[in-house]
Amino acid sequence: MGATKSELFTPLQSELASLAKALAHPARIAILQELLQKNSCQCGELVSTIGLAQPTVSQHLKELKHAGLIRGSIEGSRICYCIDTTNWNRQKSLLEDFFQELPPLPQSCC
Amino acid sequence: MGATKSELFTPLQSELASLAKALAHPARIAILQELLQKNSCQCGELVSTIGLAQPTVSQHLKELKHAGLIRGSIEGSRICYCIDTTNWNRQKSLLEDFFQELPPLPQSCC
DNA sequence: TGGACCTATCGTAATATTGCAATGAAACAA
DNA sequence: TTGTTTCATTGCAATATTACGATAGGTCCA
Repeated sequence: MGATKSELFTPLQSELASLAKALAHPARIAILQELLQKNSCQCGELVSTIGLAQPTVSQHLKELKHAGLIRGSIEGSRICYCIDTTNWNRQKSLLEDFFQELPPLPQSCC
Repeated sequence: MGATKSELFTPLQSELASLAKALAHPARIAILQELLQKNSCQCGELVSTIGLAQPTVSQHLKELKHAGLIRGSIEGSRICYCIDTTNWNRQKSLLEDFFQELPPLPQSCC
């Protein structure tokens, strides 16, 4: 059917999956890397950096904004994007709590 | 079109996106949580725990296996799944390198 | 052998995602 | 005002994902 049966899962499971979904495209990874590296914000610059058409980049930016990972603010005729630091750190710790370190060779099975 | 233009991205970007895609469904998060918690492996147990049909769970397991996050081995008439520890730790550090901690309020823009 | 179990795979339907051309909206400069 | 620049939105086509019934292929036990 293609529709997730969301009533089966806990809020945490859904939140983690949403975060992962926001990261689940190389273009969005590339956008975040740009924003992390340049710290200062970008906009149409991203279009030429990434190599996708402007509407496509705009759509990816929308998804990242919806996930709370970035923010955008109008700055004259341009729009300034940057990492949403507070949310970023929250998501980071969410992921870290899930992605616990495992001892190299426990393998109590398999 | 629905097909990612993968030639535009670096191997690292594609790898991170693939990892995120593997985690981008609450059922797969739930499966991993089960495997992390019970340490020992599961199989048909997961079907009743998750609440999805058996073919659906089997499909999610296949994706997690393809992503290298879990392994499955035949154990009599059952199949024993568990976290692929080595790969897990590698993916973890991959994600950590990307998801760097950010100072609470730098905001050199926006 | 036959039946009971467990899991993978196939086939299919419903839905979601990706990508872009065309267009719209807002800011700015001449 | 008119034109330019910048970005969002709309609409659509192509592809991917999600879910499950039906079925196939194993193991195990009697």
